Amino acid sequence: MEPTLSARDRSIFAAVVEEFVQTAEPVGSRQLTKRYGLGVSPATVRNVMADLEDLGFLAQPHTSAGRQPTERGYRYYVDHLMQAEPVGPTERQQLRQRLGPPEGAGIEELLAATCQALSVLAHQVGIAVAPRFEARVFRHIDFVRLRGSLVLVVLVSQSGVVHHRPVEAPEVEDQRDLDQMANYLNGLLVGLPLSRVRERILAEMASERALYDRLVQSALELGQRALGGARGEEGLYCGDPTPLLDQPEFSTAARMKELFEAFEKKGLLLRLLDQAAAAHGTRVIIGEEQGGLGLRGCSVVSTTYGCQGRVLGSLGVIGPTRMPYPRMVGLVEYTGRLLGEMMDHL
Amino acid sequence: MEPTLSARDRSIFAAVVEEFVQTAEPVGSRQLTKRYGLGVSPATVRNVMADLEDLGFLAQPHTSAGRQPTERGYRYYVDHLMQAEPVGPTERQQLRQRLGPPEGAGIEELLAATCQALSVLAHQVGIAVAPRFEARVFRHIDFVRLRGSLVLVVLVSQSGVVHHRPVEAPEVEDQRDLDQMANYLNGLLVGLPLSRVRERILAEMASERALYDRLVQSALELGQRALGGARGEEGLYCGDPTPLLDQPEFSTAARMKELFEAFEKKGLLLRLLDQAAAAHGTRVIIGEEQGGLGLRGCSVVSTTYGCQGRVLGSLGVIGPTRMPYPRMVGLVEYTGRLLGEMMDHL
DNA sequence: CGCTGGCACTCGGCCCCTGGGAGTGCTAAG
DNA sequence: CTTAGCACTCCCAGGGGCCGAGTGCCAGCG
Repeated sequence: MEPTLSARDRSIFAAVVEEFVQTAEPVGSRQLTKRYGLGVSPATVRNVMADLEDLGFLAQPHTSAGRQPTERGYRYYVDHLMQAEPVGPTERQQLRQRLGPPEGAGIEELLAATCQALSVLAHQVGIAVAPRFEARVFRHIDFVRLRGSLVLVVLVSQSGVVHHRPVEAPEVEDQRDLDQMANYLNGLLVGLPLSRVRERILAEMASERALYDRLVQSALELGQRALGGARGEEGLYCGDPTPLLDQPEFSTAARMKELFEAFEKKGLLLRLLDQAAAAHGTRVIIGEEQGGLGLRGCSVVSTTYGCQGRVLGSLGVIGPTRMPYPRMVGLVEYTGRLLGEMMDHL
Repeated sequence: MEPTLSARDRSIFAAVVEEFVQTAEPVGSRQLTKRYGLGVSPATVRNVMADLEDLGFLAQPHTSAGRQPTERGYRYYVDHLMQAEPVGPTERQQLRQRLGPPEGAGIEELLAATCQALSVLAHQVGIAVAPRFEARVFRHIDFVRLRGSLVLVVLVSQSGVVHHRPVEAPEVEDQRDLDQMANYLNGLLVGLPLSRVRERILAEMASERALYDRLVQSALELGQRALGGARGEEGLYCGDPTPLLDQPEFSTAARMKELFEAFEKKGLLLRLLDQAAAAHGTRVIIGEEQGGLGLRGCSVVSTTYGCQGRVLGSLGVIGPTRMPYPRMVGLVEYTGRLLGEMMDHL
């Protein structure tokens, strides 16, 4: 499928990509030979460019304009030509500082800070997803009577993520009973991955103990109800999108509007990143590859983070397809490692 | 300060405002007499308009264009000419439906749904602030050991808002001790407004009991630490801002960018609404009256909500200064009442 | 055989100009 | 005080022409 290019073709192609990424203008042959010491004449470059266009790697927005990479071209560049760029010391320091102060900061704040840092450093939109619900480990449950028969269920995972929802529990009157129920469930479930909590509850429900102890029975029922219900957009963090507005691809009102409308659909973003989290490692999604996400002309660079070897979630940046991929990959990967490190400490 | 206008002046002025709000185009004298049966000729209208311009209520964007209201003009209109428009039955139903399903929904979800509903119905941006931290009532505290000396403090208020943060607590080793400490604090603080929790803890610290019981002492210290640290933007909810993009005032890229940059400054929005919450009742802030908020050309209509007579927070809409104020005031007030009602039920 | 210089051609962007339309202010008459 | 008429102003959209950047192709050279 992928054609093989000569060394010269590749260096010219890489030059076109890099020049275009920098200037956002179609790249002409003359300009290219001037700025990159390619050692060949513009005419030669033109011939090569014509070949690259035939291959579908370059395109011209209109006749008699320079060339710019196609999405397929970026894909080739990302897969075969580029190398992740190491993050400079200044930026490392900035990142550490931004993610740094764990003063009263939980995972949520850490993830939000990470997105924000990515937004600023990348001049794109940083995004991150919290550890998936099912991947978390049960740590603690609590029932708090609010009013009437309304009980607030508070669920804490091992990593410190708190989840809560109100539930109707008309059968239990006393807060002390609720405390006992929570106690019982805590003993039963602590250390279990949330994905297996449900089956454990079901198993327990069938046991003798549940059949004879009304309180145990209520506890199990309440626990089950508390776990139900998928989280919609929960767990998605998104940095400040305004740096994107400085990119020329979003300089028109129509494109800007499209962009923001796409960003409102958090569910789609979440799915995109969640799916990236399944894979372990860095992914680059270029333009239309995302499918009908509405992020026309955008790419996503994402990677996974985790601690102690386990993948917890993913993070990345979204920006125009014309982005400095080597820098972005380097930045996202470094940030991912840093985030994992922070979580280890947390 | 406010000049008195004749009945005719007022009806012409109101017509100009309403026409401009609808069309977003400067209003001419001929057009006005045609669409509103004013019973006078265009020339008369021109004379009146010239007077209104002298008063600072109208302005023309350039010579030989129609007139549009100034911010001062809107202020006069809002204060003296308009009446809140009752919300139609269809919209009432829509609102109820959107705020309706309390299925596993806490206050957070309710507020988010409210903003979203306002955004959609008003074609502007709905915003809301949750009950202020200090106004809430202590209901429950819990300490959960996460790892090492890290303890997660979970704080539940009477209305079901959950607040949590990790805290270092090297002095307590055992989860059972933590439970006891939480128990003790719960007994001590339940039903107290959060604003008075701190003093209560300080008072207790000086008591005999604290001096001799290590656990009690730790509990009080931990409780104090858990309450410290103001949260920046927490409690602000914001609906989908994209409907605003359809308004002609934001049709240019530059204005759009300004708008989104202003919306990123959540702190400013929060302050604006918080300050509105202090007053009890509906407020209309027109254009520059907000001060350097960066929301140039925008107005805010806000009101307070609460249950059982107490003001809990505020909500409102942000939109272009050229907005249908009667409708907005009606909508925001109705939504505020509805929200209070929902919270009563919750 | 591949590279290079030259040349004609193409096309988008910018500036200028012009005509049309909407609206005003002024004045004089009812 | 109101109204009709009129001259004036100004914005805006559309058309034409110029300029520059860049291409494709061809012939010549190493």
